[in-house]
Amino acid sequence: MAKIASTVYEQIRTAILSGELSNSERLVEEDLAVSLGISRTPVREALRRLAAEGLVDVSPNRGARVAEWDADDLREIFDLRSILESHACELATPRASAAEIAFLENICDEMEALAKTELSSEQRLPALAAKNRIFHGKIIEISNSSRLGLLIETLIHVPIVMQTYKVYSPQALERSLRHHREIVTAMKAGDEVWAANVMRAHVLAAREEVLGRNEAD
Amino acid sequence: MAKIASTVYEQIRTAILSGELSNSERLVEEDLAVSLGISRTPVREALRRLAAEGLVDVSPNRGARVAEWDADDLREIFDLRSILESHACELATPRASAAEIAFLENICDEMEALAKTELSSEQRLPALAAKNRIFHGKIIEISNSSRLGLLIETLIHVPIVMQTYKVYSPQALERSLRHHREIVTAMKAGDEVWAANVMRAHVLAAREEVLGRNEAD
DNA sequence: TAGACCATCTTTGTATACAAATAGAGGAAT
DNA sequence: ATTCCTCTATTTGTATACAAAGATGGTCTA
Repeated sequence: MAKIASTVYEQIRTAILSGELSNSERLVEEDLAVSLGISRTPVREALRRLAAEGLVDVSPNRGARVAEWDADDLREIFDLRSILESHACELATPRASAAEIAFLENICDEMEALAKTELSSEQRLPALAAKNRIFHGKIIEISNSSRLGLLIETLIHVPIVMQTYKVYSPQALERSLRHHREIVTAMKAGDEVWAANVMRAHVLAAREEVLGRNEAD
Repeated sequence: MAKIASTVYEQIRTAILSGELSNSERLVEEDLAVSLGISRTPVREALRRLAAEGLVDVSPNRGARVAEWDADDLREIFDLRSILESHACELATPRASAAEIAFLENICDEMEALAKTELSSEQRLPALAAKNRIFHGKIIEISNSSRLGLLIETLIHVPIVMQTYKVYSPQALERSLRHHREIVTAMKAGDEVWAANVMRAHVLAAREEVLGRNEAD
């Protein structure tokens, strides 16, 4: 994709994922274009691309809105993630090099250290969420299945999923980090079934956290 | 998507899936536009959409080509299909109504009847392939997970996958039909693990057929 | 006052025009 | 002959203009 179109794509996408744009907000091509100082053409292209990824809904002749997700969507998303990410573990385990295992262990160290600091939640949680994404992403990368990575990406690029850690209780966070550690241990031991099982439990636990918190609202 | 853009999208897509366009053929916006008697704008939109679905590759400033798939891609695709479609079986089994089971049994009957006719391969195989797609699609529909359906769709909308039956030997075809029958039996019995296992074996068997034939070339 | 209908205004869909980037051919230098 | 360069032709990327479809608001009628 070209320069301007891909830039505006990133901008709108980031705004949606961060929750800055939401509530099925209308995305009017002309408005976006003038506010960015460009023409409608690249804006339109960006919106269609976001639509293909499921981040916006477009109806013919009626324009684009930021997509919405309900509890059923989240159930589906986390179920599929649990299946696909555990498969990624299965594929990654026999392929992981010592350096890659060390990389994962290092992320575990960093996350555990972060969890113990006295920083405020506002500083700590985004940092933890970022490292969490790197952890999961690394396993997918080691699995060496580009399509698997793409499928998972379409599932996790949803505001609520991206902000999972924001709803975590201290207990849930601690359990999450224990899961990470156990996954790496299983991979290091070359036990792909173990690794896959823990990953499945890990993602399903996240599902319960997110759904529980959301239904409480 | 609008009238013209979605029409040209369907046209190009069908041409790619049928194998009519292939060999990483270049897709020049202007050429497509004049041959269809329209402007570049909707052509461009259709191409970007096809790119998002993975049917065409686009590089910035260098245009679009029909995508290509090698043996590794096919391995990946069938592996993921085996996981996702067996999950669909798992979800579908407890949900399937008597009418839906009857529908699936009916497709099994029709496919078995078709396999026995004395029609030439050129007539029989496309008909079998169409019914096969309906069979798999129905199970996904019963599973009631729209995202799962979308993920599988992106995997199977690949020329070689769509034309799987064309490379089937009579033995492979027979085994495929037996699998279908067993899947329905398992679903009818409410045994989701059985159904899922057969589906996994079914898809992996297809993988072997397709890969074997392709490597023989 | 409620509801339907019409005019208008906004917004999307498509066409065309222009700018920028890339590919390819031809020629010059070594 | 080979390599590098430049110039041109082709093709993509963006802007603008126009057409068509929806939304909106007000008025008229019952």
